[in-house]
Amino acid sequence: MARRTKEDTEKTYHALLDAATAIFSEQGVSKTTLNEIAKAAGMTRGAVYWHFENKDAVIKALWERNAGEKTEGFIAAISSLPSEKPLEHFKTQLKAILIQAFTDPRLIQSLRIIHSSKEFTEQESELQVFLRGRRERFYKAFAAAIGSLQQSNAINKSYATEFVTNSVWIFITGLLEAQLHMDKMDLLPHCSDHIDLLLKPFEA
Amino acid sequence: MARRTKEDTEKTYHALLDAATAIFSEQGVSKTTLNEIAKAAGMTRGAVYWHFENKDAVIKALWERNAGEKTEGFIAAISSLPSEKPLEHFKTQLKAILIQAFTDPRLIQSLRIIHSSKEFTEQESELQVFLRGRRERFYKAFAAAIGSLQQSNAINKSYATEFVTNSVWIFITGLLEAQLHMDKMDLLPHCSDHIDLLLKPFEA
DNA sequence: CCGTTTACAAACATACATGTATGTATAATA
DNA sequence: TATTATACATACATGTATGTTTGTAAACGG
Repeated sequence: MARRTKEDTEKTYHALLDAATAIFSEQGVSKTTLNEIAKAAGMTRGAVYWHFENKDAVIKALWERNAGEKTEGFIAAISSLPSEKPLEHFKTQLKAILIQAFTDPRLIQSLRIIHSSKEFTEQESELQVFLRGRRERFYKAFAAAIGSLQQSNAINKSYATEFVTNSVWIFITGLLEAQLHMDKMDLLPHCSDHIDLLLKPFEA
Repeated sequence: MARRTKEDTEKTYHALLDAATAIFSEQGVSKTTLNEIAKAAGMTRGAVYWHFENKDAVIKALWERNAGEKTEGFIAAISSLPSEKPLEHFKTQLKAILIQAFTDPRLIQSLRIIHSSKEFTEQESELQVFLRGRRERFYKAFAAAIGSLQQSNAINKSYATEFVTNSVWIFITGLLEAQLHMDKMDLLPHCSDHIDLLLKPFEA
């Protein structure tokens, strides 16, 4: 094929990421080849290797494109809680992003993909380092928010911050995991109730 | 090599499963080859293919050997709750198996392995069907136990059984997932506290 | 004691994904 | 307009996992 205009180039880039998002999430990462992705985007592997270094780079790129802003927005939102009704604000944000995670197809697919890329390996790949970094960013944001909520007496100080943070973390993790792997379980309708109940014991 | 006695055969079988357990859990399933497993057990791929049909069959076998009895025991234990203090019994069993899941190396490794084999694929493999079956067995056992606890008024009837079951399921799932993926997070010490807090809102 | 089956090892045949190198038409650009 | 860099396609070289087949020494059954 011939060289395309810059807009065409952008289009192929996104077409590749779209195809990767769809196929990775359907077939699993390790079982799909870069050729399948290229073909699904109407390209060849040449295009893939032009835009990305390898399969891991594709995953990293699609995560940032599909979920980057949303997760960063959430982190920002819980990083600066308002002084009036901070707990309500925290809950609202949490519910909002979970509902997104359960309804936005792109986000769902991306979660499946990074979940499927979490395989352990002695030599941690660059992708795994990246994903672990994201997890830690999330965890620290939660910890900071919980600490702030305790400072402002919105939640009980008698529990260690780490304990509360872990409680929340465990629940979020489990919620996503359950939703991804138990098809019959549609947690969206009662998602909000679960969050309320989760935080209730800690409220001041 | 030559033919061995029946005990030797059993030994190779277990040596293969031991090696598979160790290597799969360290390197991830998709990135380890049957040859690595065979070599680690002092054998060749011939031995692997003699004892197992393929990689999936190895995983299935190692799960049943490493975790089969334990999980079945747990399911049996929560399936018949005593009439006196059933909730205490349920909690005790739950804590016991979680502590096992956090301390027994074999169980930890096996959990990592099946977690790493959960990649989606349009055509569900036989292994995936098997694993899904196990999950559903677990879920149903939980649901039955929760229902029974509600019948005996040990936990509040005002919550739907499914809601409580999902709450527990989500928490267990999250607990295991968090423990497996966040090295820095050692949840064992406060595991019991988490369970207590999880069930507190539902107690009658 | 001998034939048969067992429990593997070794060799082979196949497939296939990856990475890389090369070719090339065209858009950008000077 | 001539040149260069771009955005791929194509071809190739390589590695490597898998499944299968064949060989074989010893254990087991008769």
